[in-house]
Amino acid sequence: MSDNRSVAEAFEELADLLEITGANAFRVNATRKVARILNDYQGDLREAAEESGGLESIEGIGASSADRIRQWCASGNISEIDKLRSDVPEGLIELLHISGIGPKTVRRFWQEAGITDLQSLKNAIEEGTLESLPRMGAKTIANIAESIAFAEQASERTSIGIALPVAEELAQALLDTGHADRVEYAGSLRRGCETIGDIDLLATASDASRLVSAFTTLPGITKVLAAGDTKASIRIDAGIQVDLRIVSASEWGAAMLYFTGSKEHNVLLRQRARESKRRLNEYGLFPDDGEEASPQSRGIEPIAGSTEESIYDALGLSWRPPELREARNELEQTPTLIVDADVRRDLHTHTTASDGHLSIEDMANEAIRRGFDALAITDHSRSSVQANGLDAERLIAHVENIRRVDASMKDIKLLAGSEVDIHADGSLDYDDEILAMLDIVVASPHVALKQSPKDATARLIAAASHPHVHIIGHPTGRMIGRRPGLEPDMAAICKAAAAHDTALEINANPRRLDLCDLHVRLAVQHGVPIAINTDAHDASHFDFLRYGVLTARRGMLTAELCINAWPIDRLMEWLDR
DNA sequence: GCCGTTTTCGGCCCGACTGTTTTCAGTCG
Repeated sequence: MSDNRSVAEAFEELADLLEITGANAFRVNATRKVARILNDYQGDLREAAEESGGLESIEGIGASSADRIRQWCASGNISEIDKLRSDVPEGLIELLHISGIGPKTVRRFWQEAGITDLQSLKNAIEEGTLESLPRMGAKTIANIAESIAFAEQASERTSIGIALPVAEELAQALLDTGHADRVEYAGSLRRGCETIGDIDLLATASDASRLVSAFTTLPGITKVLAAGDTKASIRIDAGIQVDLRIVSASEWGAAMLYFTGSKEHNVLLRQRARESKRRLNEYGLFPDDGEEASPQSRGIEPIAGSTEESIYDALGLSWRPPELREARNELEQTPTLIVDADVRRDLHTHTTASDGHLSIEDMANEAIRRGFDALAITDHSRSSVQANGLDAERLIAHVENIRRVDASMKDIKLLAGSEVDIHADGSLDYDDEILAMLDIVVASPHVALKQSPKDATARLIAAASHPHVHIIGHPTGRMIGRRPGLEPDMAAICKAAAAHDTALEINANPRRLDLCDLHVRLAVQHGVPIAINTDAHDASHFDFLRYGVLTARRGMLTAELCINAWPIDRLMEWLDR
C-alpha cells in the first residue's frame, strides 16, 4: 500500500474512533476530509512533510493534522490513534459501518449495554437485552438485525459495470409504469465513479404517491427500506440499494445537483451561496432572509432551480460536468471533455488466436457495426501461457492472417499488433526484430504485480522508454476490489511516457479502469497521450468503452490528447514514428 | 479540526424519513 493511502486510512480510523468517543462532529468531519485529501494526493507525502510548512499548504490540512502526518512519517504511527485504540474496543468500528447504526447508537450500545463487537451485538439482540435501552423499540432492533444480515453477505460497493445497466433498466421500468414523466439516474453513477454505493434515481410525476407505490412493488425487490411522499428506498436482488426521489419540474435542476453530489461539491456550492446571502437546497437557490424555516415552505420564489445551469450561473460559475464534482480543483477552468462519440477505434483487443472468443473477421465486423474506422488486434505474447499467448512463430502467422483479412475489408483498417508482457525487470516478451514488424505494440504488466513501488517504477519506465512500444496497457494491473496491482511513482512514469511520446492506456474494462481517474489527471497534466481501449475478448466487451470514457472525463481528458480520437492519418503517422 | 477583504473566536450545508415519542433524536445522503 502506498504511503498516502496508509496515512489516509489512519485518519479514517481516527475519525471513526473520534465519532465513537463522542467528539465534536465538525472535528470528525475535518478529520475525514483530511483522509480524503491524503487519499487523492499525488505528490510525495514524505517530501512534503520534510519541507517546512509543506503539509500545511495543502488546503484542509491544518497544524495538528500536519503534526500527525509528520509523526507517522517518522515513526509509522500516530500517538492519538494509539491512545484511542486502547480506550475503544476494536470491534466497535465495524458496527459504525452497518446501515442504520450511527455513532450515537454505537456509543450507547458500548456504554449502556456493554457491547464491544458485532458478535456481542448479535448476542444482545438474540437475548433481548437491547429493549431496555431508551428509544430502542422492537422495530428498530429488527431493522438492525436485518442490516447486520445484509452487511454480512453483501460486498461493500458495486462496480459501475453492474450498476449502470441496472440503473438504466430501472429508469425504463419506471417510465413503463406510466406514472413517471421523467426518470434519470444521479449520484456517484452519474459522476462516473468506478464503484457505487447505491443507485439514485430522480423523477418527475403528476402523482408522486402512485409512482412511489409502483417503485416499491417493482419485480426483484428484496426489501422496502423507506416509502414516503416524495422519497423511497428499496433493495433489489442484485444486492444494491436504490433511492428514488420525486420532484416537480421547476425543482429538477436543484434536485439533480443535490442528488448527483458529491456531498463535498454540494457543500462547496452551499458555502458559495451563503457568501452572497443566499441559500441552496434541493428545491432551489433562494434569497437568505435569515429565517430558519426553509424558504420553499414559506412560499418564497427561488432565484434559480429548474436547471443545473441556472444555479451554477446564479452562483457565478459555469456548469460543471458531473464527473468533475468531487471537490478537487473545483475552481479550475474546465476544458471540453472527451465524449463517447469522439472515440473512433479500439487499439487493444483479442481473438481466438490467444484467449479471445471471436475470429479476426468477427471482431472486425463488430467494430464496423459500432462505427469504428480501425481496430488493433493485440493477442497475448508467449509468457501469458494461461491466456494461450503466441510464440514468435505463431505471432508471425497471426500477423499474416490479420493483414490478409485487412486486405479483404473495405470499411475498416486492421492493425496487426500484440499485447506484449512486460517482464518483472522491464524487458519485453519478444525480441526487437519481432516487435519491429508489428503495426502497434501494447506493452502490459501481467505478473509480478506485488513488486515494490521502486521496482515497479523502473519496470514501467523501461517499457515506456522502449522504442517499439506505443502504449502501456493497464499500467498498474489492478483489479478493483480484488488486488491493488503495482503502485509505481506515477509522476515518474508520466515524465518518461511524455519524453518518449508513449501513450498510457485507460483500460475500460469496469473491473480494471486502469489508469484510474487520478492517474489520468496526472498524465493529462504531463501531456501524455492517452489511449482508451476495451481489451475486448468478445463482441459485448466493446460496451465497456463508456466506462473508460467516464474515467477519462474524471481525469479531465480532452479528445485532443486521446489517440483513439485522432484522425486516422494522424494516428498512423504517430504509430510509424 | 479548519478557516478567515467581516472574524484568531465562532462558525461550520440542508432536508426527508423512521421510530420513538407526544416534540424530536438519529441516520442518511
